[in-house]
Amino acid sequence: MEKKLTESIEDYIETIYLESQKHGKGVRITDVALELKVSKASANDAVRKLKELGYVEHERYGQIYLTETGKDRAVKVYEKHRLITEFLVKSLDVSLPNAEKDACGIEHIISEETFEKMKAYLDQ
Amino acid sequence: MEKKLTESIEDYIETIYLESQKHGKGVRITDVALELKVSKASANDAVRKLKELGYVEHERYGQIYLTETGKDRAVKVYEKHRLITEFLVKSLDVSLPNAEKDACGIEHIISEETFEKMKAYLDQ
DNA sequence: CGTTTTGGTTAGCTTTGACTAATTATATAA
DNA sequence: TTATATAATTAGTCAAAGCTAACCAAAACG
Repeated sequence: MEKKLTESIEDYIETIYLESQKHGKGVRITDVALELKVSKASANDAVRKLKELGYVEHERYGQIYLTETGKDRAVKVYEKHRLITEFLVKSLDVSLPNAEKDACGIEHIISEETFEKMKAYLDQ
Repeated sequence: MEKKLTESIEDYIETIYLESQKHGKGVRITDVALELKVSKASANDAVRKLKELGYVEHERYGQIYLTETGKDRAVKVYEKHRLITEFLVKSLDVSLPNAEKDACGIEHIISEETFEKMKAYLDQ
């Protein structure tokens, strides 16, 4: 069983993943800070934690890269996010911005069962 | 617009409401602590905060009573909880324990739009 | 090539929400 | 009515997650 991450750390890893996809390269502290609307100091703290957890590589003043484990982890978080958003839009006709916003919170707390059932609903 | 409460405070007010309904009388620090599985010290802190916010009445060593405002607030939180649980059960066939658990997290973060649409779904 | 701008880091502080341990009240029972 | 048990409070600690301000490194420009 995977170690549970805090919500905050899940957000950071997800953001690093999305930014690296977007630009096809390593990500900077500043990108993360801007994207999550936190100070660079906070982004820096989080990256240090992610490094300790073995999810990213990062050296002083350098770019941030996800490790294999980190990427696996990020993809899972992001897929959850995507799927919940889709569920809210398709099943309830929630507007995309609100669906995104809600998914962003729900992704961290939902049970495996509910998640699987949303998946099943969308697979029909 | 109502002042936003923290998730933790919403849980406390909801618990006080449910316990007072269950026994038809004032609630004790110990009841709250047991129900939420926190220490009595934590329950005590929370009750102090709720008192400062004007949501409960409580004097040293005494019972806790919701004020009118407190009760209104608690009912809203609880209704949200109930409705989300029902939505998960009826729309996705999630088991009651998981639906309860998920609702407990979702109730604090969901947008007004999504909530209204769940309500509409259940009203059909 | 030196200076300015941008980016990153560090130190130290704040808040929230929990905890334990020790203490003080109240209630119950011998 | 005194002793014991239960309940509540207080003081002090901790971790998470943010912040600002000050400082240091690297890059870009003139």
